[in-house]
Parts: sequence; structure tokens; C-alpha cells
Amino acid sequence: MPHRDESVEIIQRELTAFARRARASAARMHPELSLVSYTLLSHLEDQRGCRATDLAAHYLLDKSTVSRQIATLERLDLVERRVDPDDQRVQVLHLTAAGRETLAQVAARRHAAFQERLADWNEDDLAGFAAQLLRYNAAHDSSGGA
Amino acid sequence: MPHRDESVEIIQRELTAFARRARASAARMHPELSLVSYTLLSHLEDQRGCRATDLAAHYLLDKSTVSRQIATLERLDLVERRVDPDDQRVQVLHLTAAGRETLAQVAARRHAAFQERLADWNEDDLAGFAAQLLRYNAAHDSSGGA
DNA sequence: CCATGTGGTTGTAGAGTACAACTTGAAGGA
DNA sequence: TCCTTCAAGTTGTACTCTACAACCACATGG
Repeated sequence: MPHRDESVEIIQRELTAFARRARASAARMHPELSLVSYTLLSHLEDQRGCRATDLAAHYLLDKSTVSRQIATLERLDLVERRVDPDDQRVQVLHLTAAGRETLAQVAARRHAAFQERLADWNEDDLAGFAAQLLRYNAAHDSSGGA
Repeated sequence: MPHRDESVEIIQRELTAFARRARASAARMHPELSLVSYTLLSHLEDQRGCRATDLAAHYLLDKSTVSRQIATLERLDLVERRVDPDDQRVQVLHLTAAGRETLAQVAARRHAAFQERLADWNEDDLAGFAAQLLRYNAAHDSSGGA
């Protein structure tokens, strides 16, 4: 059984290796929806709509970046804006029907890709891995960082 | 205990969440060395020198991208090129002393950050997590993809 | 000695991102 | 009421990362 330091070293290296490839692989697999666009659309679906500022805060992005991303998604008819009647400054963002559909297609392909890569894992291993990732990311959400 | 599909869904979502933040966080933590530069330097250290083509193949990058990255690292005096006497086309890349030092500093800070985020994990959990990440990435290395 | 292949660089273009300056609307106090 | 201050979002600008294509230099095998 390896020592703490070795394990931390491996976790660091392997998570980094994954991160390094994720963007490029996502671009190759789904040229029509970048990793960022995909995550923004997912967030909109999960939250059933939210503000650009919320997206920026959640994903540690500059508001100008989000503004341009949303503009692109709107041009593609995947997202629509609805001005908040209670605060004219606010635009609540929602998926369009086309946005929901595109997201579902890409999500399905991504899911299939992960299924394939995890095909030879048994149910317990999968559950354990999922739990550890949740735990790791939960710490991040509260403290920020790597 | 969750079902296969749920676990795969969670793994997909959490790994994506990590990837989404990795680059930005790395840039914030180590403005002097981007995630890509860091991984290239690490590889050079592990391999005790290699060719630009090898880096491109390993990291799924275009050779022009690697060429420019290396040019930058050379300008910063972190990397040096040595023409292979057996093949004048080949430049074997090596870390300089400064490169080794910079890499060590950034690696130490990254390691400390990971240590902190994993501080409340016990040794067995760490070892388990490390093993699962290794297994996951090993599948990737052979099949490519996400 | 030429044809073909490999290692690497350069030109060009596009995505993603940040920072700063600005516009518009909201909220609160003198 | 009016003015100040703050929050949401957009736009101008610049820089990095990246890919693709065209190219150069060297190597290798007929």
C-alpha cells in the first residue's frame, strides 16, 4: 500500500493528465459544442435558467467571456434571453428547444464514450470512483483552487 | 448503492467539472508556467530529454503547437536543444538548471495545494482514489478519447 | 542521385480568455 | 427629488493556445 505522499502525487499527476486532454478530446468528439459551451448549456438545464453573472461566478470566468459565449449560443439558437420584469438589468437565460435537443445529443455521445471506457469496471468500483470524485470536487467548491 | 448508469453519469460530470477548472486554476496559481508548459517540462524531466515530435504524440498536440511552446520555454531559459549527432534533423530537448528549478518550485506548490485539498482523506482512501485514476487513464492511453 | 519520408518552423486563422472602459438600470441617502 | 454608488452586461483590445497548411532541411533507399 503506497504512502500518503505517493498517492497524492499520483492523484495530482493523473488528474492533470486528464485535464490536459479533456478539452482537445471534447473538441474532437463534438466539434459543434465546445467543452465550455457544453457545460454552460448543462448548467442552464440543471438550473432551469439563470443569469450570466451566476455562470461567471460558478465557472470562475470573466463576465465578458460569458457574455460572448452566450452571444454565440444565442446566435446558434440554443439559448434565449428573457429580461427579468423585476430588474430590467437582468437577463434570465434559458435553453431553447433546439438547445435542449443539441445538449441531449452531445450528452448521449459523451455518456456512451464514458460507458465504453468504463465498460470493464464492475458496479462497486464505479460507485466508489464516483463517490471519490464527488468528495474531491466538493472540497473544491467550498475552497476554490486546483 | 447507485446503478451503473448513475455512477457513470457522476464520473462524467465530476471529471468534466475538474477539467473545466484546471486550466484557469493552474493559471491563477502559477502565472509563470501554464498547465501545458508545466506538463511539457515534467515530461522532459521524467524522460530525461526527448524530441518535440514525442511530446506532440504523447499530448495529442500539433507539432507546430509544440514547436512554439518549446520556443517560448527556450526563450525563458528553461529548456535547451541539443542537435542529435546521429540525425541532424533531430533536436533532443533537455531541461536547463533553471528549468529544473522552476519546475521543482511549481511542482512543490501544486503538491502542497493537492495535499491541502486531500488533507482529511485517510491513507486507504487516497490509495484507492489514486488507483482508480490510474486505471481510468490507463484505458485512455491505449484507446484515446475523452 | 533523385524520390520519398520525417523532424521541425513559419504563416495564418480562429477560439477562449482577461482586463478595462463603458452603458444602463436599481437602490439608498441627503 | 436628485445624486451617488453599485450591479448586470457589452464592447474594445490584446494575448495565449491551438490547428492546418505550406515550407525547409536532412535522411534513407532504390
